Amino acid sequence: MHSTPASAQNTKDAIPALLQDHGISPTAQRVEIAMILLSERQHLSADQVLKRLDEHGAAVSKATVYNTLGLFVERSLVRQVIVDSTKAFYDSNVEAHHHFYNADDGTLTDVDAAEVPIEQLPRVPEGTFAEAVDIVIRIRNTT
Amino acid sequence: MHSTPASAQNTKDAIPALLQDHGISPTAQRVEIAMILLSERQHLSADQVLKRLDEHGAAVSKATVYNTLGLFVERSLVRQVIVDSTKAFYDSNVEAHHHFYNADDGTLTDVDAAEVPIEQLPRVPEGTFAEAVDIVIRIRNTT
DNA sequence: CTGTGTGCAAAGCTTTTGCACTACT
DNA sequence: AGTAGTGCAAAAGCTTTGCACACAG
Repeated sequence: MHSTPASAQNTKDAIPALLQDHGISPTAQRVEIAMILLSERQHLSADQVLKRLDEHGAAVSKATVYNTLGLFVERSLVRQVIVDSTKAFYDSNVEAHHHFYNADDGTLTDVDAAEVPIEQLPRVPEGTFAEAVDIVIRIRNTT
Repeated sequence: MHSTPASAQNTKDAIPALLQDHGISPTAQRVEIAMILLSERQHLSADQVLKRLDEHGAAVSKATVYNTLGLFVERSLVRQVIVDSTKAFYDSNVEAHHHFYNADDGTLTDVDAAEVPIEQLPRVPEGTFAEAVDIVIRIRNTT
């Protein structure tokens, strides 16, 4: 392996630093996974991440993909979106936003938080505080 | 087993009729499951339903519980609530409402839809229509 | 007697756990 | 050399599928 100039590429070299900023040691597998997921705004299941790793020739085990994605969520590098009872999606967009979930084809689409203004939140139960508000708008195809 | 007057108990005898109203033939297993889930407003996982069936001495297989709950959802007898990526909850309350999800203990609490007024919904993508809006407010214990 | 519909064992997913191994101190 | 942390094979858990059986027409 030969090194590349630090400033030449932004994405490739920024990833390790980004991981460290979030308290994650940038190992080879983690950088691979982060590069795939963070390369653009997208919603991928663990399975899809694994498939892309294979395509890129990176051999990472299923368990590591799951554990790494879990770690990324814990460290707020990505968001976990739950819409399907049998599969979790990982969202590279961590800014406040909501989702359309197309129940016919299983795809997710972002909705800016500003497009769903909520007048007020209900009072939370005694002894608790609100951590997040997730809105999912289930849509179907008219055809 | 001895029969009870038809009008004496409301719940027990109303269930078969309710199932039929929703186009579901009221077999023994389905009535058992419906009685457990619909006896009161609650959020149960498939697993919890199975456990209660066992406690009531009703022997119904795991597969039948899953398939029956899926059928109930399809026929709008109950609602499926998705908050945990590894488990689905079934909600006996089918009226418009949302949920608090306590991430610390995994419990769900109803929130009346009127308590979360939404000014407007975003325009849905071309060729689709909104089927439902689910709001989940994740809460944590302050302690 | 035929066909539709039901219930369940077994199979198929997704996700977690426990342990060998690595890489720093 | 010791120790904290990483990656993965195997195990566990949730859900679906495929088929034998039951029941209505």
